[in-house]
Amino acid sequence: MAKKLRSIRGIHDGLPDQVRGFQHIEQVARAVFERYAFSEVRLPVLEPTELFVRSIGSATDIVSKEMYAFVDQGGDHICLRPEGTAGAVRAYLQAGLTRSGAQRWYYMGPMFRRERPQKGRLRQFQQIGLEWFGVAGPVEDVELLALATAFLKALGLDGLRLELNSLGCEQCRPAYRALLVDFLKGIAGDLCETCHERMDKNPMRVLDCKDEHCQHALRDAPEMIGHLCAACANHFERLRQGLDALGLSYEVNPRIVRGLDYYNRTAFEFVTDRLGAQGTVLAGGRYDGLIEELGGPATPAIGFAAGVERLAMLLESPEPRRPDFAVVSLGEQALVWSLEQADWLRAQGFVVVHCGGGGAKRQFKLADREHARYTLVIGEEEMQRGVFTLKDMETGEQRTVTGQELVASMQ
RNA sequence: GUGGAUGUAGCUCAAUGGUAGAGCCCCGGUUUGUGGUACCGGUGGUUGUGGGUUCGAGUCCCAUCAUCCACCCCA
Repeated sequence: MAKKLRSIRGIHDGLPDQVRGFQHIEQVARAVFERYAFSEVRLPVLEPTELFVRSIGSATDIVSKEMYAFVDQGGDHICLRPEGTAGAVRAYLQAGLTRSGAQRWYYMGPMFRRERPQKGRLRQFQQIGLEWFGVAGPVEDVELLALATAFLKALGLDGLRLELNSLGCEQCRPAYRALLVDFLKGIAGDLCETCHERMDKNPMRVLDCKDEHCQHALRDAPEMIGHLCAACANHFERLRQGLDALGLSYEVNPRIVRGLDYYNRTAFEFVTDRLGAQGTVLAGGRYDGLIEELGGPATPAIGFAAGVERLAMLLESPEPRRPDFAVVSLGEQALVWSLEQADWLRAQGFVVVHCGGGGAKRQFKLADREHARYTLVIGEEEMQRGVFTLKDMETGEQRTVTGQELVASMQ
């Protein structure tokens, strides 16, 4: 390369070793989600900018400074999606499904946020998301958490902590918020600079501050949990009963706050302490107001998103599949026939690499490097007799076989 | 957006301000029908980039870009 061409900052290439891990996660997700009768949807990566302004909230960091938004050649304001829920709701409304009963959707694909990269945080990252439209819970909340748990368990992830909270609703949150702001004003002198900013933008975030002084000052802060309206309190209580009944362990964390404006009531995070500062691996909650907010009828809904790269960091990437056979072709005369034999074996379902002809030593080296289980030597002698020389690469044993014998012995 | 650490061969890393090196990998040979071991040889670098200081800069200074980590925020 004359000049260094690099991918954009925070946007990484998925190379084979890593992608095998992604594929495994996706495969497990599909299997588990389908068992709960969810269906995959494929949604646009490009959406109108306004969609996110109206759903996530214009004051959030995501919308105010992290979106890849631009005006296209036709003058339209479009952006790369920073998350999946808003687009899913848009699609649900656009397809006219509001009177078709509950919809169970999942999707996987890239999201884009222009943040400063760090461990577990990229500018283009992949999410596996799931949305359940038209269900008010709390039964469905329980089922969704059971599904999420089943997914993570199927991946072999243990040691994840489920943290649960209720964010209240339109009825009870405003009063609580006012109460909290009053409290915060009283202790403002003890709060850090960023907390002062949070007091205006999103006061509930103050509760989540990592600063020790702030946490000390906040020890008597009012919590949403203690100020839920009767309906929200009942919802939360029945959710907890359901989780207990299914034996799903969790801890109530009154400080977890979902970052996006549209969440209400149930909020949850599956977190690990193995990923540094970005320990949230799967998170979501209820967003009963969003569909109406985007122009549809009042429709309750709940969903979550999981970070694929974060999950992958917690798992071993699977080993590549070893070729069953490496074909070593000796002599110009046998080359074409050896290629035909390689294809014939592939048609039988075997993984076959052809070593390209040329020197025997070179080809055996390739076969070794590919970690092929067997090498098939195909030279002029074999071609005339219609057989292969089969070499076991571990024992070094060699014998002559016909194609039929070979296929039979591999069953 | 803020702060810290780090940028030398494809990879992992050396080089008191004085000729840019090693190991691994890759290619070839010792063996023109036999790999993993061994030996021999070879390819490969404007030291991230651009300035500055100096007789002389991989080394010191400034800027910039990128990576990593943390803040912020979030999956």
